[in-house]
Amino acid sequence: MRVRFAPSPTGPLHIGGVRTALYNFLLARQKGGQFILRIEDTDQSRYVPGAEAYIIDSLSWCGIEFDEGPHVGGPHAPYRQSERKELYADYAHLLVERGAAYYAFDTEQELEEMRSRFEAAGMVAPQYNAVTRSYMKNSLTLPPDEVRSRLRSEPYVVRFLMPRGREVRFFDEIRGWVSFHTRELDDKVLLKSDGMPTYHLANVVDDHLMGITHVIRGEEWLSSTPLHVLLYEAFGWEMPKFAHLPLLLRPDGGGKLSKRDGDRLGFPVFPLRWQDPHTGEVSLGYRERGFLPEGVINYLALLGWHPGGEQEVFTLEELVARFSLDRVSKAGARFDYEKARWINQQHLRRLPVERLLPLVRQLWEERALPSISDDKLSQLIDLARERATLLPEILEAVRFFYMRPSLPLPEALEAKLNPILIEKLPDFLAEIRQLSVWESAALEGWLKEWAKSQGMGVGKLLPTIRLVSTGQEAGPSLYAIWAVLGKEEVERRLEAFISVYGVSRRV
RNA sequence: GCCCCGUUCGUCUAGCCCGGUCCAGGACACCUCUCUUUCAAGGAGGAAACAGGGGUUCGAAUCCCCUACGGGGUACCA
Repeated sequence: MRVRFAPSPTGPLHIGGVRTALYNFLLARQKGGQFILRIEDTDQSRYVPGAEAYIIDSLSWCGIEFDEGPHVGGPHAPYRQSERKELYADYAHLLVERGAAYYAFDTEQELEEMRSRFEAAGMVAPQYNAVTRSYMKNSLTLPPDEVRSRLRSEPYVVRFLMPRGREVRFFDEIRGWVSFHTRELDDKVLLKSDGMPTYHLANVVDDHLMGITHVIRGEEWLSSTPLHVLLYEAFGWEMPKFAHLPLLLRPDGGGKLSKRDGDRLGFPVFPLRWQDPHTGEVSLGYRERGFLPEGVINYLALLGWHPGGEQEVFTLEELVARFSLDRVSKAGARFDYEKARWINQQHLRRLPVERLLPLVRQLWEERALPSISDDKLSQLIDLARERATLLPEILEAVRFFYMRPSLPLPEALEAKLNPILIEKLPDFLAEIRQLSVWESAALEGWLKEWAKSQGMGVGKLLPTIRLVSTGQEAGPSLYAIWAVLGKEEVERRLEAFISVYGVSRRV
């Protein structure tokens, strides 16, 4: 099996593209086949610098790597269509020789005129086809001499000669048999006047030359598949299998998700940060939001595909093992950001701390927080991950560690202090100084004992001690917090608190 | 407009191919309760859907037809 992902570098890759790449990748890995990246940059006017690197980087972040491509090479190089330009012209001329295509010399104005003329005559959407081509300037209507001289002196395109009265049927791996009648199809341009091929020609030629066995792409290509089928036929080449994936729909109104949706939707549509080279506009990606690649991939896999069982959290390896085209759904899927977050949370909780450590450390350093050992940071991650959905929330949850409570406390929090306990704080501190074991479970035991000795339930004093120790009213287990803070720091915070609230500020 | 594809809880979906086991299952989100020092997480429960209409059949979410709606395509863009 050989599959490919063939984006055009017209901007950042959005999550729909990532999903298409993912499905291809999953299948290739599962079947031990190859996964190829081909850059379809045949429209020089839409070329965006940096887009190709962005596509590779984004997929690589997701754990999706290619076996062949412009960045890694391969037996079918080059993998950029702009670098294969001459090739397509040869194949286009071959089709003309075989009578499956023809040359056309119409200018843009002439095409427009034709369309408005036929529209005025009552045709709804005039196409360059069996009926209209006889009115146009092409090698079918012009005398051979004129064609030859125009070919030498004028720009021209090569158009596919759409056969009349044929039913084109093909099998789609997801949808089953699909059929079109050639009467609905037009004479598509195969080779543009600048010598570049259109998608249709380049795609078919390259898929054949590169030995692609399965074409897995978005549903927006379903309508042009009959053309592709006819092209394979005209070349006399064996056709790959086709699978058209349901589209990712916008969560709000209608239409498919597009690059322009940016972060206007309230959630990222790009995997990585992207800065538009023309406008300078910056869009943040899933990575910057604090998603794990594991989470993004998992959610995307489930958008339009269902494994059958009840399991929803999968690693890449599990996805590779279980993915199959026949469990891909036919209807478009709306992106659900909340569910994406939930899936990410599940991964955040399951991944080994070592995997999270470098990611959190990077955030830690970006915020210029005080230096910390791997061991300490791992402890903090363990404390915080259970209450985080996105990576940066881990930092928020352990704020107590790098920020001492600011005293006096805000009034709203002061109101929650237990006045009886405040008075006993000096005694409490004195007892703590006597402690020799400083470890979560032991602290819990000791604290409960102490509460009992004071004739209080531990529930009566814990909220206050939490406030004293962290300045916050919610967070991880207080015993665990004490354990990571260390005895000295806890004593220090108690001292600070007592000095502010000890005598003068009765609450 | 025309062509193609689609349509199960708000969302992602199971079930559909091979009619009965489906007064339709799971998950996210929502609500209630529970656990708990707190916030989460966890546990228990709740509300929530077969687009509509015709057929076929003893019986249809499942098969057929029509309609409606949604999406895609209709470029010298991919």
